[in-house]
Amino acid sequence: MRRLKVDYTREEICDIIRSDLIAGKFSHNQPLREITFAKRFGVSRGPIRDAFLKLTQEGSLVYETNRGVRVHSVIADDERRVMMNMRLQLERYCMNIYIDQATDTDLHELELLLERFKAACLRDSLPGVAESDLSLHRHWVARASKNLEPLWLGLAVRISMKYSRLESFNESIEEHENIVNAILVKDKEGASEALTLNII
Amino acid sequence: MRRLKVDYTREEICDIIRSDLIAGKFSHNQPLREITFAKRFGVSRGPIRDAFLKLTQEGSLVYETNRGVRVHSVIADDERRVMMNMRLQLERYCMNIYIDQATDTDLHELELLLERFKAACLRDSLPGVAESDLSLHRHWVARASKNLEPLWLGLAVRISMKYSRLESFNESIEEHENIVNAILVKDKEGASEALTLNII
DNA sequence: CTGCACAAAATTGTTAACAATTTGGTTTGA
DNA sequence: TCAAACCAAATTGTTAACAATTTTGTGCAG
Repeated sequence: MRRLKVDYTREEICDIIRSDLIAGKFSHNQPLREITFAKRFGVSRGPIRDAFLKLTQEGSLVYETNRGVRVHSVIADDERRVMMNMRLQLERYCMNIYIDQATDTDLHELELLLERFKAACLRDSLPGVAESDLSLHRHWVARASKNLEPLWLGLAVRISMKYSRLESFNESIEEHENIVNAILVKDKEGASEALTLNII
Repeated sequence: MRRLKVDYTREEICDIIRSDLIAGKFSHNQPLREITFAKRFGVSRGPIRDAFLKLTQEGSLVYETNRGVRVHSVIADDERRVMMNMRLQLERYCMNIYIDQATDTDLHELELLLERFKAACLRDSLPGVAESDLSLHRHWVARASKNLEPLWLGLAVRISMKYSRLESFNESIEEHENIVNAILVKDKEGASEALTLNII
């Protein structure tokens, strides 16, 4: 349990719990208690409720009245397929926008995010890989559309939660390098293809 | 401002505000104040915050730190197109499941919802049409998958918010009748086509 | 030993008070 | 006149206490 800062914002709390969920730190259907997280982050239950509610809406937690939240159960394969298609559709659209609009600063940040991802893969750190993978994809989505970002986030988190445990990191590095390289030379077609291979 | 019941659950509060949003009772970018809704529903600010947060995550409200929420601005046409495609993909999948699994009770409820929708159209009541349209579609989505329902809801609400003001109700009745009739005879292909015509 | 009733503990739901921040208007000084 | 500083009002953020609900454990009757 990390407790680095004194004050967390609601957004930060939400992001931290989310990456723990993606990294598989909790088991499916495990209930999460407000008081536990309140102590961990050194805040009262209010902000924790907010974060839980947000993650519930995103789809990674399940909420039941008077019974709190629990980690979502494993998603069925056919639903997962539908969500992957939706995510792909959404992310391809965002990537095209990103390629058109990205500034040099953006592209520099993109390269940094790729390096961070590769480092996590080489360290063989599952939490690190999960988190940096999400950050990398989130980068071009967020730049392309603040409107679509929350929608994408819900899909991406939900999809990641099952298979994150058994990926081969090496081919994952190559897949992401292909995406980023295509973006850098503004090859929309290539980026789209590389993305498809990565997600499906 | 309706205030019928004494105690509202968070879910109910959320649903009521959502239908107001779809019905266009608030203007774009209008800020919504916690205290206003707290008084309206006769509760404290806590549950209202919860509802606001949920609607923010769904995408109909926008939240800014220390500045509260405001109604989302109009969505751009190309983003709207992407969302409509995603919604269509999702809803078609759900409809196939629904056709396979629906019980007689379900189908009876379906017909009731259609009647309610038609009545609202004939009354020419925009809030009524918006609400019953959403309820009708939500019916088959919710029955098909509790997992996908929140995702669908966010898409549907967001999409409805722009054009709900200028629809022709008559052709809308026919479109929905076509969908429901196809469902009743378990014609997946036909239902899918009718749905496509309705959404796009 | 099992099932039921009932109390105790744990947990979530709600509220009101207070703290921190933003907003709007007024004064002040050049 | 204009702009900066400042104060007051409005609003959101956080907390702790209490209420309501669910869960857990215990004793008792059969």
